[in-house]
Amino acid sequence: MGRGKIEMKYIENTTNRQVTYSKRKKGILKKARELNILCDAQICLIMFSKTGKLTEYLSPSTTSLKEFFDKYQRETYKDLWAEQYEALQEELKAHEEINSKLKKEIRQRTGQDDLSEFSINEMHILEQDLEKSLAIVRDRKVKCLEEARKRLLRSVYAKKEEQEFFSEVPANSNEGDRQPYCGSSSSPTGSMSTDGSGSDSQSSEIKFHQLQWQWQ
Amino acid sequence: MGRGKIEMKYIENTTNRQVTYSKRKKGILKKARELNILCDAQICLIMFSKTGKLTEYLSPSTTSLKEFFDKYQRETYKDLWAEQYEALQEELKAHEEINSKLKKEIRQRTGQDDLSEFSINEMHILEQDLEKSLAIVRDRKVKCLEEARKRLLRSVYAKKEEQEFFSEVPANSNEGDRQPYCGSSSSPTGSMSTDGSGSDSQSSEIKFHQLQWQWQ
DNA sequence: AACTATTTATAAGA
DNA sequence: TTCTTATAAATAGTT
Repeated sequence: MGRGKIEMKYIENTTNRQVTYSKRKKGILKKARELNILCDAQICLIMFSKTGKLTEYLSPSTTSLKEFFDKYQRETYKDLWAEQYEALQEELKAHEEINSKLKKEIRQRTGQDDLSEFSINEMHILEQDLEKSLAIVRDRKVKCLEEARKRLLRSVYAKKEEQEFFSEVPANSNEGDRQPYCGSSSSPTGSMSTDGSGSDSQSSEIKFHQLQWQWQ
Repeated sequence: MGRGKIEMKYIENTTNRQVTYSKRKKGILKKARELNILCDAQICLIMFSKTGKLTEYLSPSTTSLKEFFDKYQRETYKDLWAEQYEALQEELKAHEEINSKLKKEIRQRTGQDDLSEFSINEMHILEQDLEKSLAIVRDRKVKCLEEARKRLLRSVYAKKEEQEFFSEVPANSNEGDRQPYCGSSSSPTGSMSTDGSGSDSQSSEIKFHQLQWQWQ
């Protein structure tokens, strides 16, 4: 549009280029304004001349640049976030599934769950598993008691030796066998309760309840 | 520019407005591209139609502006999404914790885990728990076997009655007691294996391994 | 910056 | 939506 058609390539002549930039910048700004008025479109137009001069247009309804950016962001980054979010949700779902399977497993092992969906064979196997577990625990308990006894004996001997020097500390000060731990590790973890109170069946009931809240 | 001059005001007619938006949008994009080529100007043009559809043009060399946008976006939207995201992550973490506790619980119950961190009292309680569970499973197994026997007897009687009419079907056609289910439900679910093969201790070992993959 | 011949954009119609 | 075309608008080159 002009006296002659121009080739669509960079204008080498500086003066010519600057004039063209000035004219066309004015033109595109007008176009932007018109598009906003005619169609109620929201427009953000930012231009930097080759020399770095900034010219911008923001459609009036676009209260602030921030608001405009927000809108832009929402459109562009929605998908990006949604993807991450969904991935996380799927992971969570998978965890929940494993969780419920584990809970069921425990319920079945502790006899809290209905076993009606088990075949006789499966029940037989479960019974054998429990027997095996029981044997392990019993064995371990016996060994633990023996160890505790040994430790107690060592302690008594040690006290006796001490008595030979100080004859003040009573020999049974470390008696009573209360809460002897079998290993060297710190405190019991896991869902097994840690209070270590009485060992009668009443206490066992309490343990059961303490365990239950965790998988309900 | 067109068949007639149009008044510079909002186009009420929707179709008309959409057509105009489409045409002028194309026009302004062309102008932006041309301005970039002719004068090496850096241009950012973002448009939202009235219906919210986004169209944008960023001149090729406009890397920094895009970076600016991206940075701005990240900053602004981080907060908005972070809340939801973090909540989800916490939930996930909680699940993972419960999960590992449950796994430990099962390992301890099945004797796979080291019990050295247990006190004698706690081992005693675990032993009692296991005894209790074993009693439940045994009781249930006995009941199940009885029921199966009853069903078998009923079946035999039914066959005998049939024989009186047809005397063809052998009375022991439903014998063998293979895989009788105790309840009316479909197939066993949960992590307990469902193949129901042999009930010797060898098979029990296989079950154990099948169970293990689930919590490792 | 103003002018103006031309090109370009586009409004209305098909 | 797209094409057509008459016409308005933009602008290249000139003054």
